[in-house]
Amino acid sequence: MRKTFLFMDTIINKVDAKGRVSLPSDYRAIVKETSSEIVCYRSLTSPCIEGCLEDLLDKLAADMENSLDFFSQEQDDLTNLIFGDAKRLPFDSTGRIMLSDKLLQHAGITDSAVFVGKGRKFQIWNPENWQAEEKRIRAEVLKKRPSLKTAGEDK
Amino acid sequence: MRKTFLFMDTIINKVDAKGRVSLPSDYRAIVKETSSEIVCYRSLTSPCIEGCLEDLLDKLAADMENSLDFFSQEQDDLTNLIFGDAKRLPFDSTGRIMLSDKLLQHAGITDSAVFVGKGRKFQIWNPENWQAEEKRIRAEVLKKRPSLKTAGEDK
DNA sequence: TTATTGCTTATGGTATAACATGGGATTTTT
DNA sequence: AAAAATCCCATGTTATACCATAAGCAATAA
Repeated sequence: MRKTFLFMDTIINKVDAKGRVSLPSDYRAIVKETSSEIVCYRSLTSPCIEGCLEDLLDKLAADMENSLDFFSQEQDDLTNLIFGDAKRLPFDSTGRIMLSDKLLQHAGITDSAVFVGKGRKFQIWNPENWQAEEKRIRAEVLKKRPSLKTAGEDK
Repeated sequence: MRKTFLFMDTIINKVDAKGRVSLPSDYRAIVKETSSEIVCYRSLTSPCIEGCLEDLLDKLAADMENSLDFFSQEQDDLTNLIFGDAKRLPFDSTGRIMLSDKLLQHAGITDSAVFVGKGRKFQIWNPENWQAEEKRIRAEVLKKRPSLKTAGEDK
């Protein structure tokens, strides 16, 4: 039995006319082993779909109950936004999930989708958009690399 | 058997002349699996109906017994209001609950209603009102994004 | 290396079950 | 008796389960 459950790698799969996509088999294995369920929602910051295990959202719900008081406005707003958008996406016997039009539109996905691992979470992108985004991120990281080095060297 | 029970997603359903609405099937599944019961009451802060499992109200009641200073007098009053207003709403064999005129009027609901997941709770809105509310929340939350990060949503 | 075999995964298509919803019948309340 | 709530049946729609084929991958044998 494995100790850690991380969404990794970048996998491109077809999306059929009904919005069905194969969840990458590695991802499915995680869902099975954790006895949890995939939950997806529109990213707040990027034109992509974001996904995670239901366990993670459950933890979030518990954290919010503890840190913010029961009737606070802030808690109200956050829970509406996050849970109002999220949806459990169980996969069928062949390993496919169904993406709603709302999700597909937000990410601009039509006939194929890219799964990008993010550790505890993952993202689903339109292939072209992801290509551009990856380029942007790589450039960003390269720019910062010197300072990263410096930070590590002078302790 | 599932580990987590979260009300999620945003579902719009028709309300017929008798005040009957289909409870979204995901919500019904939670009720069945927890052997609990849906409880609804008028939101104290918004023009909407709020609902949760009876279990949650029970936890609220227990918390109040156990901690003297956890809740202020004001919050104590609020819980009184909730318990005074709350009502169990069983659903029939086709999965519908009946919303009273009192609840419908408070939310301004006539012929259709939107269920909005909130994790441990959910809300029922008039569709137009919800659309406006969602817009408000998105703007609000994006302004406060740092605190969103703290809550664990964005790594 | 190349070919062969078998296994897992991806994908297309179809049948089936579940759901939302309208309408009516029966029961309970007042 | 009238009104309201509850139950039951019927239907169109949609999502889900299932089956079949195709495509990738790995291990093994030639």
